[in-house]
Amino acid sequence: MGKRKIEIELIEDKQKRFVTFSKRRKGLFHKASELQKLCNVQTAIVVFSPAGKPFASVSDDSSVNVVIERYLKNTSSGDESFDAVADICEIEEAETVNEEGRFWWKMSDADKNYSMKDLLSVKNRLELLRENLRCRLNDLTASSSSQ
Amino acid sequence: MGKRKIEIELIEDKQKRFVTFSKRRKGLFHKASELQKLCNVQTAIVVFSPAGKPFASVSDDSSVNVVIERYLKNTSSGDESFDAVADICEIEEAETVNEEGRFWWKMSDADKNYSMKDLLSVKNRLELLRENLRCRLNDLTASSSSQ
DNA sequence: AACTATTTATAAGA
DNA sequence: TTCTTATAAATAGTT
Repeated sequence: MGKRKIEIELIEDKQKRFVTFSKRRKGLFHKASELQKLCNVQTAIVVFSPAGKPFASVSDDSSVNVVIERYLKNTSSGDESFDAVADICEIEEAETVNEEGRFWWKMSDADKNYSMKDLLSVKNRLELLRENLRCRLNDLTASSSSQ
Repeated sequence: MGKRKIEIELIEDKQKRFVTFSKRRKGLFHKASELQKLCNVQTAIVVFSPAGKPFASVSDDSSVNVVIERYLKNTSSGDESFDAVADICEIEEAETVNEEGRFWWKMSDADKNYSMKDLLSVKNRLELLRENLRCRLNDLTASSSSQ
C-alpha cells in the first residue's frame, strides 16, 4: 500500500517496524472512528506496541472499558464466566454484619451494572471482611478451646 | 473510498448502513490482522453491529479476552481496579483449610494470568468457601455459647 | 514530520 | 450476499 507492495510478515528491522506500527495504528484507529460515525456503533480497539505499551481507541459515546464490558457480558453464555463476575460484584454491596451470634455478609439486590473500575471497592470490602472474619474466628477459637 | 467520496456521518439509509458496516468491519479486522503480523503485537477489536450483535477480531497468538485483560491490567494505575481483580483471582487458587484450630484460605503464589473465563471457578470456590466458613462458624458459635 | 508513487479499501452498481 | 470497477484513502519508501 505504498511505493512497493510488502509481504505481510514480521518486519525484521526494528526501526522500520516501529514506524510502520505508528502509521498503521493511527490508520486503524481512524478506520474505527469512521465506522462509529457512519454506522452509529460502538467500537473498542486495544493494541500493544512492540515495546508492550498499550494503546486504546477512543469511542465517541462511551469509553473503551464500557465497550469491553458490554462485550464480556454479551459473550458469556448462561452459567459461565460473567456469572462469576456478577457473583463477585455482589460482594461490592455486601456488608459485614454480626447480629444474633451470626457473623456473615449481607448481599444487596441493588443495581448490578458495575464497571471494571468499580471492582476497586471489592478489594477493600474483601479486606475488611477478611479482617473482621479473622478477628471473630480468633475470638471464637479462643473461647471454645479455653472452656 | 470508492466511486464517490462520502461524508463521515451517520448513513441514514438502514440497508446502506448495514452493507457499509459489513464491508468496513471486515476491512478493520483485516488491518488489525496485518498489524499483528507486521509488528508482532497483540490487538483486540470489539465492534457492535447496528443491531447490537458483538463482533470480536481474532488475535493470532492469543484470544481477544487475553488482550483485553492485559489492557485492563496495564491501564489500572497503582492501587486501582485491577488490583481488586488480581486480589479476587487469587481466591481462585485458594484452598479452604482447617489446621491447628485456624480456619482460613490458603493463597497460591502460582501463575496469576487468568482469563475472564477462569473467573467461573472463582464463583464455585467462593460458594464452597462460604459454605465451609458458615459450618465452621456455626460449630464455634454453638460450642462457645454452650460452655 | 512531509512527500508521493503505489497499493489497498471501498462506494456504487450489477 | 457476492462480484466488479472507478475512485478515494492508506501507506512504503524516500527526503
